[in-house]
Amino acid sequence: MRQPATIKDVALKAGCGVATASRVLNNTGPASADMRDRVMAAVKELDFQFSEVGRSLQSNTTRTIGCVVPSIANPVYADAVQGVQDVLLRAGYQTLLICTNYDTEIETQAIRTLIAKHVDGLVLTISDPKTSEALAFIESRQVPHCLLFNMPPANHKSWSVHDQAAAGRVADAFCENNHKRTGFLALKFLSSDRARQRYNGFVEGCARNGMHQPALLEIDESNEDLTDLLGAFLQDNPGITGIFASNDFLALAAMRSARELSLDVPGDLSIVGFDGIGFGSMVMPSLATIVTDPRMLGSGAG
Amino acid sequence: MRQPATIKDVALKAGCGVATASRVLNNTGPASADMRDRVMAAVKELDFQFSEVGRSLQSNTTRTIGCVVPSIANPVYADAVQGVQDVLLRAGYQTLLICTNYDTEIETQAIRTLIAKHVDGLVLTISDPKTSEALAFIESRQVPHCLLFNMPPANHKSWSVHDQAAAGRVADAFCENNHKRTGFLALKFLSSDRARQRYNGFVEGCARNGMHQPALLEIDESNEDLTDLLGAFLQDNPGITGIFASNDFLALAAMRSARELSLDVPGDLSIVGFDGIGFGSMVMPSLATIVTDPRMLGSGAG
DNA sequence: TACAAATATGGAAACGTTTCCACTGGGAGG
DNA sequence: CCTCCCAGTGGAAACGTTTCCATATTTGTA
Repeated sequence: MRQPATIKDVALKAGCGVATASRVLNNTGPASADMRDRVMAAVKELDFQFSEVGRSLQSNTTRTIGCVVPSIANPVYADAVQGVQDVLLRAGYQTLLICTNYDTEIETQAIRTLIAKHVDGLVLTISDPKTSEALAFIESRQVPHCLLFNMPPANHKSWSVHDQAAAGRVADAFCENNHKRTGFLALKFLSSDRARQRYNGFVEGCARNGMHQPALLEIDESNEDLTDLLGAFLQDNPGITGIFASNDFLALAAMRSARELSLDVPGDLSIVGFDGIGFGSMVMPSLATIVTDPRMLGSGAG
Repeated sequence: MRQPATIKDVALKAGCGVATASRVLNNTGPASADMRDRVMAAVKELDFQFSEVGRSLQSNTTRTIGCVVPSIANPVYADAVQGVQDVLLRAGYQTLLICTNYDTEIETQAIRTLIAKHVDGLVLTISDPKTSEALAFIESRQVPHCLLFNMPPANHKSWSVHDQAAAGRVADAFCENNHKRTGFLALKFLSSDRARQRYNGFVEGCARNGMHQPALLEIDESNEDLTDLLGAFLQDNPGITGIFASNDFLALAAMRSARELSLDVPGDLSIVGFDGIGFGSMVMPSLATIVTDPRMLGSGAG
């Protein structure tokens, strides 16, 4: 990479000191019209552009914010990141994105690196705010930050959905439609406080409505064989007429599996998702709670 | 934000010069065991972490690469970005992401800023490689880069799909199924060379198979009223039995609209998409050409 | 006319690193 | 005993900025 022109080159070509060149280019402090022209001409000629690195070192600011989410393949996070990015870009910030793939190790490491890079702030969806050592580190370094989708522990900002309450509403809806036995479908149950919140809310809601405690179907990684798992699950837990999936992705997968098992949805089995992703409306009617995060998060970060 | 410890603080506490501290921490050059211990102790005590900014200034390297895509809401790009990110993270790089929302202005601006930030490389999906001034700028600055989804002009690297050939195959498939009149559905036709490539390939394929020239339905932004547009389109162009949408997103939207128009898919109307996004398989059978970019792109960037 | 104030300008320090170089000792080889 | 070499160490320059301060020039005012 050819080394680009520095402000010294500009000053040299314009025949002035670097201080003057800096003042002209930043419109800070006085400068004669003549000098202004000379500097501008030099800039044009050298195709000069500031090095943000030098600037950052001096100003202790990077105009960059870090964004940590589990995975961008999930449209929920993709939309959220897009929302964050839109607002920040408009405000002159850029977004350093890291996807952790739900791996706490990567999460912690990523956050440390981001802080080492002197990001001006952080927007994060982490696996568990209560136990995260990264979060403690952020606090000790007093880096401005905002959680996203996480229920905030004391003195943290967050934009999130009240998972527990919303899941309770799902239970209410099941009850209104005369469902008695239900199931809860979750992926990576342990590594996500969101899934747990939703499960807790659902269990509580079922109890409140006098329904049976929902059976739990927890799957790992591979949703390849969900059809088999679902079949076995329904066989082990007879009488289930409704399934609440912890997100829309799973709900759609479950619908497909149900279809493969020759079950009518929602005739034989009702399936409810969570998130309200765009694709949900393109398929057979799929219930969903809608999350409006992107814009909201944006203002939060701003 | 409390100002963090610098290497000077470490050196001071360990009772040595900064040069020695730097050597110890980077395992470069000799150091006595005693000194090593003292430095390490100081680091632990001060919770010291290198400032990547100072480092970057010195080494002229940032271990950051810029990634520019139109929108991350589209699963195709989301997957691609994820792929890029995975590989780069493993290689110790971080990803500065910018979504241009198909806006050339933002695209150009974004690339300039990324270069000002001294990214070590760029991965980009731009609107038109032939006319992009940003691309010219990248070249003049000799920044390592790799295109993504763009057909590469001379002497550029790129990971992309041969849109034109693939679209030709769609025409072949239509012909094999006795379709005579077809339509092509595109969003933002003008701002994407991908859509144009696909259209050209499709037109060519139809001609090769002795079919009628496909009618073009081009929509703007709002796919809200796609149903009306589709209805009008089919009325204006009677006899159409197959529609090729320039991406899966549109194909799914078209399927929904067709259903609202009481058309049977694929009985009355065949719809073909492009990309092979995950959701495609969760709905009624939707044809798709699969793009395997993420991993490939990763190696390209590496 | 003289002096204060305002305007232009450049030198140099500072930001946090790495790295070149010079300086110490001490052990090995003659 | 003298020399040479090498391990261990620290001072200082360099990277590209901004900003404080001092200086030189002009303008305004009494």
